Amino acid sequence: MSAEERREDVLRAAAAAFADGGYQGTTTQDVAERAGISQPYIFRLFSSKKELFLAVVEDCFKRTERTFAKAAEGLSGDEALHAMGMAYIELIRDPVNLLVQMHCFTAAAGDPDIRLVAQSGMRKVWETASRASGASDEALRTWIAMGMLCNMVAALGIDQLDEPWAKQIDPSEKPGH
Amino acid sequence: MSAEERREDVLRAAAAAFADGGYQGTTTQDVAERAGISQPYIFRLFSSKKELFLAVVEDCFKRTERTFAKAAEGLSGDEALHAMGMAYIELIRDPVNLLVQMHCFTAAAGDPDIRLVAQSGMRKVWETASRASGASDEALRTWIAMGMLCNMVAALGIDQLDEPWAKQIDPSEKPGH
DNA sequence: TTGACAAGTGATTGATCAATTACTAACATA
DNA sequence: TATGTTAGTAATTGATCAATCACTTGTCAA
Repeated sequence: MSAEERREDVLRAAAAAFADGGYQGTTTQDVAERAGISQPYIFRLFSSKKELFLAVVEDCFKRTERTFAKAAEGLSGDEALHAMGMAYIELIRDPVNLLVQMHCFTAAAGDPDIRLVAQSGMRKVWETASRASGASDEALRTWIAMGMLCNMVAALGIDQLDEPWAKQIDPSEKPGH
Repeated sequence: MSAEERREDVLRAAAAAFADGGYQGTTTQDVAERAGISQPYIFRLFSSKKELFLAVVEDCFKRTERTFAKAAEGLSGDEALHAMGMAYIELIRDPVNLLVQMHCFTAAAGDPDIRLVAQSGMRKVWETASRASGASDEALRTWIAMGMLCNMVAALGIDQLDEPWAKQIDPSEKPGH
């Protein structure tokens, strides 16, 4: 297998691993096993564990950007915002997308390198959504806030609780925003 | 020093340590040094690292609850919601409160024990805010979503960027919600 | 056929970690 | 003064981790 193909395999395996364990809680051994290669070979493809994590994070932000751009195609204003919202709910139904993003947020607080990548990723996502929808800052802010609430609800499994407060807090229960 | 006093010291030290490193990224040695005691003595006061973390998380949720209840005293409806919002922005200006909560969210995704404590904490916070404000589910949902957005913005240091998009996304820039 | 390069692994290293054990010192009470 | 209790530590343990190094195998061109 070519190094380039193998790199993408490792990237996928690492995304799943980091989603489960976070940056600190994931071992390069775990990534290697998921990718079906030896642990030292990770370091031929990525110079360090952190660089691997950053590559996973960048990939995740790019996927989010693409998802938004595609969902808003041909739409504008509230319609575009709503379409992107539904696309986001669908996107984070894959725990990998959800958890890589959330682990990125918390890891960013304690690591300047990760923080820079996270800031840049969020800026691009914001600008993509802003350009695609043309919505006001306030509407955009509320919309992205709903996304952050969806993250928390999904991470805590609140969306799988059969309790009144859980239905009330979960934005994806009433997808009309 | 009595064991009870020492326990509270360790709890404070652990909150600061876990805020910096997260659950996996914090060592009991680090907590011990911050508390000024030996590492084994941690395990006299808490039966395991996880139980220490859970105690820190519960403490953090209780502080949030108290903050909301106090801020909404004598108010109701939108006024109560607004007062609690301002109190929350003030609360998470202390990185410990912000980051313990966020690390709790991500750790909850990968650990059932932490998830239970996090769910219970969020439920109590939701019910406190609901009871204090009497606001509609939708208003409450938007309000708590803004809180989650504040978390992300603060964790990534976006509130300290001097860029247009940063001012636009940050809810604490326009605290009127 | 040889030689060079790319893909990939086994073995190891030095550091670090949560948790246990066995111990000491101070203080109280009878 | 003897005895029990509480606060606290030094030393250690077995496991684990990121990263390095030395090595092997396969492939393709000259």
